[in-house]
Amino acid sequence: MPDQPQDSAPAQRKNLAREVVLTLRSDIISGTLPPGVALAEPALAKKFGSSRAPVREALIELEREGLVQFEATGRTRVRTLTEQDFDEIRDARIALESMAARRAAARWTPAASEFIERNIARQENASTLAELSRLDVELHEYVVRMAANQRLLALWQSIRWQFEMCLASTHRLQQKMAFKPLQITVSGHRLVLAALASGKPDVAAQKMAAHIEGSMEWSPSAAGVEEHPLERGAAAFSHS
Amino acid sequence: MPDQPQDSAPAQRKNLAREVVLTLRSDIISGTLPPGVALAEPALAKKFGSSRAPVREALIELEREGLVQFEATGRTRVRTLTEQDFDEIRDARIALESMAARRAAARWTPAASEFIERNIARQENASTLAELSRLDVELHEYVVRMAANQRLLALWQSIRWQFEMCLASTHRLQQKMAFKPLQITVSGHRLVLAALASGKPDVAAQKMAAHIEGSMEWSPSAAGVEEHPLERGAAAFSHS
DNA sequence: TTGACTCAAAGTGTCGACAATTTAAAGCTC
DNA sequence: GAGCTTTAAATTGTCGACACTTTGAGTCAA
Repeated sequence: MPDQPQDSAPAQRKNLAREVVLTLRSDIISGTLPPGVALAEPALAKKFGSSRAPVREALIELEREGLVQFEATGRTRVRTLTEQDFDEIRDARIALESMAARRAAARWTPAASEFIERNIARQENASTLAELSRLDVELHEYVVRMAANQRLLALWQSIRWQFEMCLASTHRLQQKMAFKPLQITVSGHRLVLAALASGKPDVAAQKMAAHIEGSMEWSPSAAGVEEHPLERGAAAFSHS
Repeated sequence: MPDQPQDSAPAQRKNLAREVVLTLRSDIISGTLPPGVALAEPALAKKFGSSRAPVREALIELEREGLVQFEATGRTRVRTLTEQDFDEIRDARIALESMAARRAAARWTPAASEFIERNIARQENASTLAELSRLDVELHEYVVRMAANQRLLALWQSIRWQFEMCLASTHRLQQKMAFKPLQITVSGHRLVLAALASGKPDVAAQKMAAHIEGSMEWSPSAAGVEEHPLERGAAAFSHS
């Protein structure tokens, strides 16, 4: 494990709320909790064997991450991502990550290149979509960390889970498309790495932007799948 | 008031916590609550005549906005901004706002130009630093809203108060510098407006980036003021 | 069958309380 | 007086409770 350049955990309060966040986040991204499902505090508290206080804080955190949505009445639901949401997340990623690449290029190291190369190699040998996604996110996070900007990292992390939700959701819809679009991704990674290693900030930023643009091109619209809600908001869901 | 293109308040839960956030935020930015001061929940609850629950939620929100910091022990303090923080915020703004300008340029309207022009005119007639700052932030927020991207807007808003904290803090330190650096800002605004109105995304993005870079150039370091903490963390402060 | 109305069940916002932990002061030794 | 130890105050994390609001099923009239 080479130099993870920036650690991001300056704040770490409570403990129980943290566990609730982790579990719910995982359930939402995996689709166990489908979009549109209501998340009632008493039910969740019972499920986690806690009181409502930690659950409440967890929901606030998940709202901040864009995974759930507060309604005006106060009720909380798993967020439904539309095609427009998909585009918005893409643009936000481009904004943050191309700046990250710009700064990262200026302080790039051989160790960083090595890390990215190993990551790409593992991507080429990946056997499942899930594994591929995990590696892809890992790579991008590494670049953002290399920018050594806590704000940039925090902003990126705050949309990270929405992005992963998009990814997972799309995967579930397009098993048929399989790996094809992801090969494009892998070749794009090589271009980005070359730009980073060359130490040219402008080029790195431009390549990163182009790469994200391309890798998120195969959106539901491009694939001709659903229209508005990425997945039909599953009304049928019973917790506990 | 022309088309405020994007409204950003889809979620709006609690009410008491909201009031606490507003008051504390204002006190922190104005310097009434100086950097480093500890914010204890019981004392704040007493001050606001509420229980700890709303205060707690408010502190979480302020942490998210970067105005306060949680320590590992759980204690909360008003955040101390360093020179590096200043640079980080600048870069984050450049990332978000140049993308915003790029998208805004594509959907620019005469009404938008009119709004910005009125804003610039008011800036030229502004008589206080505070007023000038307020107008400057208003202008930039308008551009971000014109991008019609909820994520971009949310990300921008999440660092907005840190930026205002920088501004206010710097103003308090450099009353002497007065308006000079802000004239640069005003002329930069005209360039940005021209690019936006021309409808060329690349140019708009580039001009916005250059403008922010320039307007945040007059940092404490450039002015040769303090080194690390932007302001000496005032240890002397008694609440209530 | 449809539609408005009623009313109980459920949910949120807020509160005060308690144990565990941390902080800061008082006390003691040298 | 300086430094370490003890002790009391303060603070956090979590809990259960209550009032008020929303939701939704069931009822009744048309």
